[in-house]
Amino acid sequence: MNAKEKYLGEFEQFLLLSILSLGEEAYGTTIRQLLADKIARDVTIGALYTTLERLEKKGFVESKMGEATRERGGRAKKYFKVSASGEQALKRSKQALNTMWQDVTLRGEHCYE
Amino acid sequence: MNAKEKYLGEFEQFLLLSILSLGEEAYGTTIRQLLADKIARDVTIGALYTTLERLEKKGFVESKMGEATRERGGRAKKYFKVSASGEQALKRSKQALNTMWQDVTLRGEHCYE
DNA sequence: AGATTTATTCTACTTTGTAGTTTAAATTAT
DNA sequence: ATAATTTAAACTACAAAGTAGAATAAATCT
Repeated sequence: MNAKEKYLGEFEQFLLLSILSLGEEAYGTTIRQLLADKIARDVTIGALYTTLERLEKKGFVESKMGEATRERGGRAKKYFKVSASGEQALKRSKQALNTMWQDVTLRGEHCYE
Repeated sequence: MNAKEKYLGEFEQFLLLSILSLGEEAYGTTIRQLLADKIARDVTIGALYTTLERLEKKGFVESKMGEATRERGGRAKKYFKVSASGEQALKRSKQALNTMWQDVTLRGEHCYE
């Protein structure tokens, strides 16, 4: 089976969405921060990079090292962006989940009709 | 960390949704069939039961053996249903994903405004 | 040069996802 | 009554994804 046809894990989805959300400012620290802010998910930085690397190996994200900026200390940032096939994979995962939710209503939830 | 506070894997979500969707008729074979029909995901029966068992251990589903029916051969069915905490976990996962999608628009997709 | 800051890489382990084979319990045909 | 058939679950083993924590690197500042 082609890698492109596999589903993404949930954490992988979160990372892809974070990167898309952050645009030009997507790198380790900001991604981690966004996850903490938006969905209260605190992952260690190690967990993050491991998954990012796997996503890159599968071709779902691309990365490039940033220039050393003159305004601050610290190592260069590694910027990430979602590839076209990453977006496709994301879309597939979303659709599958939507389809599954379609005829399910949880107790205490409202029906949409 | 409490088990109830952890996120579900994506396949776990699919199983919970299948069970909810099937209502009184949720057991191994029908769940497998539903996954194949709805989202073209073909899992082996072994994969299915393994995950079902783990979900049960975590308290997200409950099971009971069905009566032997007089109308057909074959072993008794094991019926599954989603527990209250299973529903909660599902709701949390859905919300997290919704939040993450909120300010993301994929190429070629429509904005909702 | 040494301290500080910012950020990535490495290593190891746990949990989830997945397949394939085996076993079990019922009915049906001989 | 027993062997064949049907339906379905249990078991075993491995691959992939999720997670943590320490180590390392590359800048700037004093």
